[in-house]
Amino acid sequence: MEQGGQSAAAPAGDFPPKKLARQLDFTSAAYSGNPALAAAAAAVSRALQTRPPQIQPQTTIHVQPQQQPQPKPLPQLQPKLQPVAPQQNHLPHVRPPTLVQQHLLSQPIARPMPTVVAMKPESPKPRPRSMHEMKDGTPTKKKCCNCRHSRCLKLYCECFASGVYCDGCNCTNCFNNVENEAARRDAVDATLERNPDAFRPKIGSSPHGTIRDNVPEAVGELPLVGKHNKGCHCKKSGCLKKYCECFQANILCSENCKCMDCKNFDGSEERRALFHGDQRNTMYMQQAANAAINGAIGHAGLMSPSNSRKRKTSDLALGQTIHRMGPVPVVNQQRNGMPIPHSGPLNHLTAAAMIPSKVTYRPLLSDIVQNEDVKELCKLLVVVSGEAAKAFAGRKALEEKQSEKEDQTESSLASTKDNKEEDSAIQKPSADDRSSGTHVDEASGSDTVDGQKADGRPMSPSTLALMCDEEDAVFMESSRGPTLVPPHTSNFAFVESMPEVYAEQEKSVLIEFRECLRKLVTCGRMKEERFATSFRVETPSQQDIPATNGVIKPPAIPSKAAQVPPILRPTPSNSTKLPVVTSPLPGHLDKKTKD
DNA sequence: GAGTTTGAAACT
DNA sequence: CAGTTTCAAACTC
Ligand SMILES: [Zn+2]
Ligand SMILES: [Zn+2]
Ligand SMILES: [Zn+2]
Ligand SMILES: [Zn+2]
Ligand SMILES: [Zn+2]
Ligand SMILES: [Zn+2]
Repeated sequence: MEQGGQSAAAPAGDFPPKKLARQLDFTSAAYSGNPALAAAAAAVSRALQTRPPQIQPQTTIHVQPQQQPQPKPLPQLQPKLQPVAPQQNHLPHVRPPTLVQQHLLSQPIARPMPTVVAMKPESPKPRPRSMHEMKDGTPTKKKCCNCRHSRCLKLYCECFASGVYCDGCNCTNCFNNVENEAARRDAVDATLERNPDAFRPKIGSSPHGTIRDNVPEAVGELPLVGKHNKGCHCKKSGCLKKYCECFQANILCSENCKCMDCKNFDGSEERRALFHGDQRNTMYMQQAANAAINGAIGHAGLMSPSNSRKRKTSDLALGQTIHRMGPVPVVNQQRNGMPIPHSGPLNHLTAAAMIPSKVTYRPLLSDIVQNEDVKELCKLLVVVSGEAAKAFAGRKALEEKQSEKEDQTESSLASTKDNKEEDSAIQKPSADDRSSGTHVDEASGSDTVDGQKADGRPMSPSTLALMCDEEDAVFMESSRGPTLVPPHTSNFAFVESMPEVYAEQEKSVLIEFRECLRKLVTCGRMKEERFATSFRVETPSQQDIPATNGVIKPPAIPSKAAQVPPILRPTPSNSTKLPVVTSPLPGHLDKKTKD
């Protein structure tokens, strides 16, 4: 939420790097006696909970005004209702209502807490003095609109559009206030006349709609749900900037959009690149966006960034490009033309989280799993895999120490090497980004066709699968030619003669992964729970611990939770968020994984 | 902070 | 409805 952060000029992505709160321990029994495992597990554990309990979107998402055949609420129908003076939010709450529906248009609602409206519409609250500066230094910029020529009586004005009075805005000649209620009302009427839906939310609920079953896939679902009712009409932003309403709302462009050269669709590499920037580095992301927009990534990068700007003119001159209209869903495929085996759900989990736009809709777990976490997870799994191999080798050695020699030597050798590598990988997180990526690259790309790494390290199919995603992450690996060996080939050969070791490894990896998923689910549940409870428990004194970087953070209820308007409260039908709670993994896993 | 770019909203 | 203008935010420098 800080995101909404009216924070002044901060361009996208000001994320107070809050440190997490509670820890899910991955360090359970399993790792006892194994430092490597424990370490990796800890890392993952840490990573998984790094995300602050951000509240927000879920709350708003359940609103689906237009879906309902409900008669449109004529604002003027309730003459008695008085507008509530907008109050300043203490917290950098998301720009509340912009895209959120408001049933009571005619009366602006209090900015932060439409709550009041919901409860006592007739009594305009004088708006409790709420904000000054947050003690934690957050200036809480009271920045709202800066209108100058619209008198804040047109939809140009965000305040007006949101159905709130201006308060603390920088607008000039503002009529969007109690004093000018009459004028404001007229304006509302006029606006409605122009467009009856003017004050209704622009973002409809997910097209995917009913998420009934515990379909595992549902979890990782598209990062973004909902769609813009009218769609955007972007021409030059590639829908990857906040100029685009879709992007701003953190949703994908839909068939409603009439944008040109849209890059805001699922599977868009440009978009993915953007997200891979990993919120910590704003610059990076912006660059990614720019690059994406001018085709540096998507195409051959023919155009240098410097060109992009002057393009305006030249574009007309030689811009014979046939612009695609609307989002073009692209078949998943790698640069080298190989179909991505499966872009795991984990990848998607991370995507929705970044945009600090005014109103965002994101799934419960969106803040929990991040790119880093995925990497950590991969590391962990690799370690687990190695461990399994080692164990297997050891066991086998014991069983038949005298008979075989070739097999034994091979596997043991492999395992040792494996281990060594894992360790170093874990201890060198700094370079992990690239190193792991390149590693993988080598592994699958160079001269290895059988899943055997150049240096002799064997990779199980599961590992390969896992690594595939990571490889994908290293999008800048441009230099690498199309020489990559199609994975299926190697995988296939693999399966054919897959030694028992691999089975063992796979088993371990899957088990571990399942564990992680469970933790994740638990995490989500807790978050959800906190959510629900936080509405009952009013925490008057919100002490925002800046959370330097330590793991301070008691299980306390996030102060912000209290701010979420009841009407937006997450519906009890919470279950939709985590469909898979009960059976995180498909049964086939269980077939052998018992011990 | 000033200046530019952008696409929705308003207008014709 | 399409084309143009107006507007304030997003973005850049
Ligand atoms: Zn305004
Ligand atoms: Zn305002
Ligand atoms: Zn105003
Ligand atoms: Zn767009
Ligand atoms: Zn769009
Ligand atoms: Zn688009």
